[in-house]
Amino acid sequence: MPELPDAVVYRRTFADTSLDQTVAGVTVADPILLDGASREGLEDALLGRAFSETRRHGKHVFARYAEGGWLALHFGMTGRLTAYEGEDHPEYAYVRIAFENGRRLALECPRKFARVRLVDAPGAFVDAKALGPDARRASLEAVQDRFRGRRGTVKGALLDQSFLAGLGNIYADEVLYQVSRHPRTPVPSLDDEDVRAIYEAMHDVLDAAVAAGADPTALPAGRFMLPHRYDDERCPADGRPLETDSVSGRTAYFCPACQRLEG
DNA sequence: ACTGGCGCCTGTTTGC
DNA sequence: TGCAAACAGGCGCCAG
Repeated sequence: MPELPDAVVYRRTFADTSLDQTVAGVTVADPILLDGASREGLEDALLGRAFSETRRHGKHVFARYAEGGWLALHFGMTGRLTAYEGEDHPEYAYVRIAFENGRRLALECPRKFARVRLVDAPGAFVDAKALGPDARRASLEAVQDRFRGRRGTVKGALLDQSFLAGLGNIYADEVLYQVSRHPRTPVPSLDDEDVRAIYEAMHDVLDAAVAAGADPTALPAGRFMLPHRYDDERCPADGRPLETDSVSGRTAYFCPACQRLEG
């Protein structure tokens, strides 16, 4: 599930559960989720420490456990962070952290695409990964500037994490629905005012998604396309069937009548 | 610089 | 009903 709104929710879950609580146990049920760290390395870093601060950039969540030491979480396609108590952990909880107060955090990921890393600092990690500015925090001017130097399709741009960090397949589709633009719209055909509309729609969609608890089916169905993608597959504005097309390697949903390709 | 295809993984849905 | 294929809210790598 995990795009920017999910990462917002998971950062809150992490902070609400863990801050200032001593780590009493670290369990790695499948080390494939670890990138650049070992079971022992993760345990040695965290055991007896406490997280003091959390941050988010795009789809990544960070938690500081020491001076110059941060845990970095990425959720892949099926990852999620769950707080629980007791010995019974969720089924696909491949990485688990237990705290002295009995609270526990589980990184679940049935498809095992989530990744756990130890990094020096969030900013250094973002630079090393060449991530673009966070989609919710970038200024209008910065976004317009980036669009000016870009070719290809608008959906390809919105999905590119080095262009803007945070949007994934479904929220990119929703942003383009909100601005009545076909996902294959060439970026060079967009002017600064078009990009302003995209910028404002991006904030509108992301804010609404966060308010909906990062559940796309919980967005207001009268105004947003995503609830219909999982329901009647019809455009909420005109009732026409939504179409799909493969754009930048992902399935795009759009309304062929409302979303124009040119002009 | 950007696109398309593949692989990574596995659970769920779809189609014969 | 049974089984295989397709698909999936991501991303890194490759070739063109």
